[in-house]
Amino acid sequence: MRVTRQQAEENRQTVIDVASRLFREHGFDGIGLKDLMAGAGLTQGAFYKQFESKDDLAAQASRRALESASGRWSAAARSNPDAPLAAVVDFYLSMGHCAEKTDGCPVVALGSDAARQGPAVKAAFENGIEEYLQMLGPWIGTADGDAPDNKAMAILSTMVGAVLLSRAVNDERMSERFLVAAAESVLAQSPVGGAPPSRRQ
Amino acid sequence: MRVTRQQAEENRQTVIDVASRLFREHGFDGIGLKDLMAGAGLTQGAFYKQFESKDDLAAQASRRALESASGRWSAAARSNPDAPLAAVVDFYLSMGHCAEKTDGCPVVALGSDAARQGPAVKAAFENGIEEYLQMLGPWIGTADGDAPDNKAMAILSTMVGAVLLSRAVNDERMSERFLVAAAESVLAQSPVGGAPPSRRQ
DNA sequence: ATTATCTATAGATCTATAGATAATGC
DNA sequence: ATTATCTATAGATCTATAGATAATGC
Repeated sequence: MRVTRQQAEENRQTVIDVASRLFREHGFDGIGLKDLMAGAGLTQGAFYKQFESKDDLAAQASRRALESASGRWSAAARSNPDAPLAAVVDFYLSMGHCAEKTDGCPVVALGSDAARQGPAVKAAFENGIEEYLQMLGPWIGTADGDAPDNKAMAILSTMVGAVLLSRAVNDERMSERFLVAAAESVLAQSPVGGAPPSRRQ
Repeated sequence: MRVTRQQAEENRQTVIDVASRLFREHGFDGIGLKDLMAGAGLTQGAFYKQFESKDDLAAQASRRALESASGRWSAAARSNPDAPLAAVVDFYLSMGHCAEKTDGCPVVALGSDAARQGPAVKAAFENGIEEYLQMLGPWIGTADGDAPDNKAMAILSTMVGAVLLSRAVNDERMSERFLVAAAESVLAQSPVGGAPPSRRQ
């Protein structure tokens, strides 16, 4: 029954990965330890040798989810170096992202839940949000004298809010209109979709 | 033990009111029927004579919460008829609103949860969101040729997203910066804070 | 000898139902 | 007679712990 240390560590990582997805899908209170462990091919009994509590896993899974989300942003940005903001907006404010709760942005999928959690979970969100902002900063024009931090925060708010709203309604056309309206607004607030300064019109 | 029909109806309304608050505070999955009924001074056994299921109550409580939220918006707007948008922004994007999860905007408090619920809950959110948009529309300038619907949707996204983000982090200064940045962005997108056309500069 | 995982279980809580009770409404 | 609420309970599920097991690691 005992496995190698390496295998045990791999199992731990798998549990965190699975949890980062299942928490996004069902909420922190919407899925139990049995199902979380089963998703990693383990039984519930193995849980407490690897994690202190469900809250502990929630914090680690939140960190993992936000790291994954940051990775998707930078991948999108790399895919279109001339207009990184436009590339991120294109995927973030898409019906595809709206539909994939499990792998999508954890701020949208778990933001309301995070507000009810303890400091460890909130720290994970705070760090992830800070990373979002640090990516947004350089993509945003500062020509109009507004502080870049403020602008990045407003743009992130618009993006997060639009996907949250688009997921809270039944009407698919309304969902899409939120995404389109937000994309339009975000891009209008930035010169040429986040092009680097040398190419700014 | 039996009470008058009127008293029974009042009890029903109290349960919905209490649920609209406790769901916002703890999430749909974070509070049980026993505590919801106790909040109305009743026991769990009385629940199923008044509601079909917990989901049924979730839908009715969502409707109630969103009606209450719309009421607060129109009250704020009435308090400053010359700049209704500014008045709404002033309370919505405040640290006070950020702190009062229980009575605050249900889209922020339950948006992530609503995405996991059935059509009845989502219908309640859709109607409430539609009301928000219909209030925002006339307060927003259309001088720059953008469709007013789009603009209202982008502004609502910014407001909802900012409060969601500000509640998901530990750092209070960061919370406040999200609110300030969003307020600045929203008001910059509208002439004189939502003044009626006759007074627009 | 240590330990990662397993089965089993404690004790609490959850949604929903059943039957008793006592007051209303006819 | 009807019924709104109560107490009690069924049956499932939840988090967390205990002890057994079998393989690792020294």
